[in-house]
Amino acid sequence: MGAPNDPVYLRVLEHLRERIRGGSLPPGARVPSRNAIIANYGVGETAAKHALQVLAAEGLIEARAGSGSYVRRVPAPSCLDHDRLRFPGSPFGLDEQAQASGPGLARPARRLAWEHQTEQVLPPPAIARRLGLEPGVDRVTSTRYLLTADAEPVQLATSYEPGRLTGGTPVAMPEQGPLAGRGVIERMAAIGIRVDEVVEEVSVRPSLRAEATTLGLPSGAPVLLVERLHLASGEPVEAGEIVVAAGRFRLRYRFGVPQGRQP
Amino acid sequence: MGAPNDPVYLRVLEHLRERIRGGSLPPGARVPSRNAIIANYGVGETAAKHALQVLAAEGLIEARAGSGSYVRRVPAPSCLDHDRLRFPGSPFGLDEQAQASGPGLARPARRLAWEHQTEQVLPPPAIARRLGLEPGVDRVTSTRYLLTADAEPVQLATSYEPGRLTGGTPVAMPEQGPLAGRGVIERMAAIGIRVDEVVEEVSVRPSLRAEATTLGLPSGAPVLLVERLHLASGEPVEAGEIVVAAGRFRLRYRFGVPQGRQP
DNA sequence: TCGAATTTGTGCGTATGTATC
DNA sequence: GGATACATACGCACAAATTCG
Repeated sequence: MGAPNDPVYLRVLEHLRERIRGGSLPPGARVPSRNAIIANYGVGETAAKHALQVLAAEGLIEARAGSGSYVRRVPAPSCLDHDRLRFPGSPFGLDEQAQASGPGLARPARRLAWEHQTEQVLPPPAIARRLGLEPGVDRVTSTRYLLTADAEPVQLATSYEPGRLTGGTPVAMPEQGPLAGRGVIERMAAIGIRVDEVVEEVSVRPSLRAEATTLGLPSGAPVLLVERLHLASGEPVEAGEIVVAAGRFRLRYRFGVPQGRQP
Repeated sequence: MGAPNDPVYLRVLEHLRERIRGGSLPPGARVPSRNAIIANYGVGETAAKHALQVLAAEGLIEARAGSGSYVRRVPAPSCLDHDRLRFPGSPFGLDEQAQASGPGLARPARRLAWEHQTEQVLPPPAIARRLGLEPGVDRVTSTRYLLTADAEPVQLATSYEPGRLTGGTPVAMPEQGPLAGRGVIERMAAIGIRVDEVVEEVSVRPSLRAEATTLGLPSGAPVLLVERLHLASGEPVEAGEIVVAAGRFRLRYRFGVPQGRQP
């Protein structure tokens, strides 16, 4: 490993990466400083700088000016749980699970809180297309949510429902009325719409400036994007976008297996 | 936007980002070169270099030495489809869907091929823990898969099954015998094990060197990692790891909603 | 076919500002 | 206040790949 022809900074980068993965540099540990790298590896300042920069961009270390660079604490002890077995109609199909998977790591449950804000708007073109609406004509009920755990921002979500479906009904405002906070499926059922299919697409992209600010991330850090669609008889009745910091969380999907299908 | 106190390179970076997002620099277009940026924005070489570097790290542009930097073509036209409605027992719960979502974009289906390789090994500690095995003692059947589409590497997967369960049975080798390629659930059913639950955890991390090489990615580019577990009556019977390039694919999950649960 | 110009990748040194300890 | 460390910034140099006359 480490061909002699490799760029100098790669030698440093990969050695540090291995030490982090292997545990020789445990989470929270201080990574060698720029000057230490220059001395220890016999490289120039540029190479040392570049190696640390890349590690930071990858989310493996966190640099604090004046102090040093530190190995990021475990990438994802937190799990956003999508459990269709237990919560077929949960608000966003994503619930935080406080328990850690490792033994003896059970942390106290965190205090969760939702902020939300609903308005009637013309949907962005991408949403209009997903909902099968005419762009620039049909209006939607848009609700923006911010989930915080212990006052720390965790999850950003936006839900869009065609005004044509819920307008004038008791469930027009997702977070008001008798079914506030009960989730799309229950609310739709209350007005006679049977949601029978949910599709979620998971992708990764660099965070937008606004998202990074709201979630307390460095601008451009990767986020997990879940684009969700609720369908009733093939007709889209709700579209949602969920954004979480990719480095801090993982998504857990859980399925039951229908029995009696294999002959 | 663009506070006068902002770092110089951020001005360049954000201007280019906006032009890319806004379409003024469409996919495939050439991004201004280092020298062009120096001239147009009146900044130094370092700032120009840094801005391009960050855009490349975010996956928005692709730099070709000697030629220039170009806006990356659409981030994720390809969809790895996990469709529990239609394929409850598909080999990896992930099937490629050739059709694009946009209208008129139906591309010809791609030729898919699996390579695989099975061996008996002591599992890595993380896998042993997930399977509830004693580390360093119990052996597993490990099968490595590489999925290619039109000879282009797409998906890397590793499956682990406790030797204790399948050893000596007709389905000990996943890709041999009567049920080759039929998936975990069917194969387990053949030896009397009823898989009744599947858990998948989705996370993002920088690619390891080996993965990057196999998948044809720049080292450290983000990958989507799916850690899967098949369970029978709460007992883990198979663990799998699936790795795909985060920038090139998205995962699609599809669920049916059980009816008659809302009173 | 060759060579010149361009562009990125990598590398060096140096300097200033600012946060932390 | 002083030492340390990172962030940003300038400039210069060379190698390798690409493009094009």
